[in-house]
Amino acid sequence: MQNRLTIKDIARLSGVGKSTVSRVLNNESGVSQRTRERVEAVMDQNSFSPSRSARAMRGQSDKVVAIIVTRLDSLSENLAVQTMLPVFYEQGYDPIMMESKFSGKMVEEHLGMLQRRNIDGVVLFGFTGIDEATLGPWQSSLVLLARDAAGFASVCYDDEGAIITLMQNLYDSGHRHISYLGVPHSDVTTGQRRHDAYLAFCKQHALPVVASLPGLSMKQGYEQVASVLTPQTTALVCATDTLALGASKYLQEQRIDSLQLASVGNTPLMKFLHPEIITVDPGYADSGRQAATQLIEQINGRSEPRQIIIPATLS
Amino acid sequence: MQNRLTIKDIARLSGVGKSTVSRVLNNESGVSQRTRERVEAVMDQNSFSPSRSARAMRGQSDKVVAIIVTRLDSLSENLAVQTMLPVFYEQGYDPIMMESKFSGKMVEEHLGMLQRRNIDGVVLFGFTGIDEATLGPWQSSLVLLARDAAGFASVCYDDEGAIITLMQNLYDSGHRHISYLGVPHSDVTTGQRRHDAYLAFCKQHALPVVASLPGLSMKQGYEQVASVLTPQTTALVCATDTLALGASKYLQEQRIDSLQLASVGNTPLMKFLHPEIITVDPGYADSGRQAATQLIEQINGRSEPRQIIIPATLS
DNA sequence: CTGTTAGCGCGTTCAA
DNA sequence: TTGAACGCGCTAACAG
Repeated sequence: MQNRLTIKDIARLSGVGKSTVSRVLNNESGVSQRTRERVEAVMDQNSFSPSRSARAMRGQSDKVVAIIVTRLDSLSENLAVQTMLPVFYEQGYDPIMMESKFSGKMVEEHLGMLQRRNIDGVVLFGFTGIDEATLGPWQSSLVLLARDAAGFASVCYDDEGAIITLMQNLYDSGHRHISYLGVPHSDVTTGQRRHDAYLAFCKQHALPVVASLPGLSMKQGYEQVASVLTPQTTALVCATDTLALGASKYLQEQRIDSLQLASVGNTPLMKFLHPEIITVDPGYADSGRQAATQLIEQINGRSEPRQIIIPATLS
Repeated sequence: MQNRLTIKDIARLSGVGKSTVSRVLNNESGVSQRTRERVEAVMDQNSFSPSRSARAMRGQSDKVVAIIVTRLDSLSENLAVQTMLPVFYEQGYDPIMMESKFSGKMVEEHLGMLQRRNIDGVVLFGFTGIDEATLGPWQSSLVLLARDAAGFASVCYDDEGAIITLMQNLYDSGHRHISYLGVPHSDVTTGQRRHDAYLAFCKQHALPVVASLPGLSMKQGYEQVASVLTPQTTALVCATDTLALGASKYLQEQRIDSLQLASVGNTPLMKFLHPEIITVDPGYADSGRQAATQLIEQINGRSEPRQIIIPATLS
């Protein structure tokens, strides 16, 4: 790169001292209006921008954050990431991306890198198997997504509300035999909470319970859907849209089209392939925005870690 | 963060001068074996790692690269990104992600940010509408993916080879009426080159040409597939798996199952939903690895910009 | 082979 | 309200 100019140059060009330029740069008080304007003029006249590394070295922040997704090709996480990127850019933060692949060990490694790198903050997409102890040092500069943990900021989906919304909707349409395809309880949010909500609804309305919790892959939905179908079944609720995709494939192959499907998750792919499926949007887009905003506020010391719950909406 | 130690501390602790520590750090010659070992011992005894910002300021590189994808939720680009991340990590580079959304203007903005940020290099997923002029300053530190441009390093897919492979495969299975669903020529690679390959094959083997070039969305595949079906048609080649997904949905709805589908693209989603479709893998995974490797070599001055073509393989 | 010295671009005193 | 001087952690040029 060509030798860019420094605050020294700006100072010389506008006939002031370095520190005055520094003050203008950081919007500090104690500079006369006239001087400030003059310096600012020179600055954008030469489209000056201060060296990030130099500021970083002076203890200021580097303005870099990390986003650790479980998988780059997760449809839902993509939606969240898409909304947080603009927030970060706008505030001058560079987001670096990492993939955990649901491995606690990878998360540890990545966090290690980030710590050495002296990064400002992290958005971590949670999953079962994260050791909360390893997150310790990040308590004040980490936002957990889709999972919560004591003492950490988090943005969660309303698992219970999402399932209840679906169930109520089906119930109101006259369905009385609603099966459930979900995720094992080892996954607290997507697994246990959603399943519990299903069970609670069934109990409250005296509906028969027919459920299976195979996992969260399409393949598992495909293979296990048969096990929750009884002759009376008229509707099926899936804990995730991925499971629903797997289930539909099976139903399509078996030419079963009398079943009303419903699922949590509102990805474009799903909407296109199966518009007939009733879905609730857990608020992926919102969650990204909120997580980014919360993280920035924490970094700036304008907010304590807090837990945010995104409301689910029928879509 | 807590106050970490500096080379000065390491120097003191191991009883040498700062510059000796610096030399050891950078694997420079001119340090006796004994001294080197002693310093290294002290270093990892205190798990020392040098301040990146300080090195960056000293003209060294910051070790940050950017990956500009068209869309975060592109299935194919995801595959490529997944393989390049590990390469970057391994070499100590932090990859920051950006999304262009197929907008030349966004690319410009992003590159502007990156230039101010004094970044080391960029992997740019190409698309129609990128103004090559704006890429000028990056000539030596940019790798273009899925597109080529004179003077720039690029990693491209073998568009022609991919289509020919599919066509030949279908031809060998006895198909003589093969339709084509593709992308307009405004897109040079996915659009023109693949279509041209189809036309060439048809001409060479005296096959009838039935083609339409609606675009690259699923919806367009869904809506346009009917227009390329004749009573004689026994096979359909799609330029991308996204188009193929759209087409299959239509065919499924119409209960047409006598048609052999084939497409370029080998994403897991496709493999699961439609294993019956013949696909060629354009080498997404390879392309990511190669792009990352090439970029790093360029940054280190160990390679000139060069054009790499990834071979397509039947999968 | 090794230590000393001098900056890099910026923020932060401290006088003026 | 301003500027001069100093130091951050590191590399580079120069002595020894």
